[in-house]
Amino acid sequence: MRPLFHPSIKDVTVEGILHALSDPVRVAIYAQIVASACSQNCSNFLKISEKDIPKSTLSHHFKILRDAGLIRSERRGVEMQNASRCSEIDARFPGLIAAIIRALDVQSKGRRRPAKARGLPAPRA
Amino acid sequence: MRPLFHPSIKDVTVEGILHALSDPVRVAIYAQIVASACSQNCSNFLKISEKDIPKSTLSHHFKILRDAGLIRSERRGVEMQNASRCSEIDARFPGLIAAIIRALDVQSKGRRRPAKARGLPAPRA
DNA sequence: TTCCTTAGTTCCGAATATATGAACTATGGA
DNA sequence: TCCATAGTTCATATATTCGGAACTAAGGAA
Repeated sequence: MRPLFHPSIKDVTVEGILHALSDPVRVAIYAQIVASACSQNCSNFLKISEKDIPKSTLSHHFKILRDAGLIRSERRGVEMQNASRCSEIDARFPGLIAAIIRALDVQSKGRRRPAKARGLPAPRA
Repeated sequence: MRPLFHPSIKDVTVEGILHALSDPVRVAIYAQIVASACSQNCSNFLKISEKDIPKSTLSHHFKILRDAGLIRSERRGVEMQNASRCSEIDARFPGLIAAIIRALDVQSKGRRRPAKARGLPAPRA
């Protein structure tokens, strides 16, 4: 199995990031990875949407997030550990990820009860 | 010809915005509309990319920007005037559009000489 | 070792989305 | 009325995405 590709941060594009996050399932996965302190394996997300996501589709979503430079995946034993590349992205495009996560939060609050804090890291500054 | 559809601001989604702006041509069009004080007609953008964009494709891109809630288009005589819905979007998702435009600016500066001002109209406000 | 289980990836065909030439519509002007 | 201009719509070729089936890689048990 060929090793996983991770783009250099300088090759990361805004369009690529926006494309990766323009899918509801992927943006939900990404938001959860960003929000959690520790790495997440892929199978944690089989039930992130209404209906179960087939694992081939999930694998495809993770590949797109990886190729966009949003996450870093490495095998840890039999699982894959997925961590966000937030700080790298933020160094290159300051505030971009935070603004998107905040917008998602606004959107989900509009749909549900107005949970005040949901375990998200505070926006820098 | 059926009248153009513009979503209510409350129906605008983050995913829709990100999808609309995940295409290099569309995001370039949108950035230019945001940057300009006055409305822009569609044909201004026939040459926004390396090669000329067919007008049916351009029409399609404008439709996607419209459907995402990013722009408002209205016929003025024989042309279409396209204006950004920036302030509405910003009221709903504060800072989102600004962060994306800033990221694009960082990206384009990285690709070219670091000219401080590049003839773009100053951001409003 | 060999076999089993778990976690993901890859392959490939089906479903969906995008791009574009051609035809059409709407408006303004000669 | 006829023409030119600016966009839209239609039809279809191309490209992406989805998802089942087969495959790969690692760990554990015996």
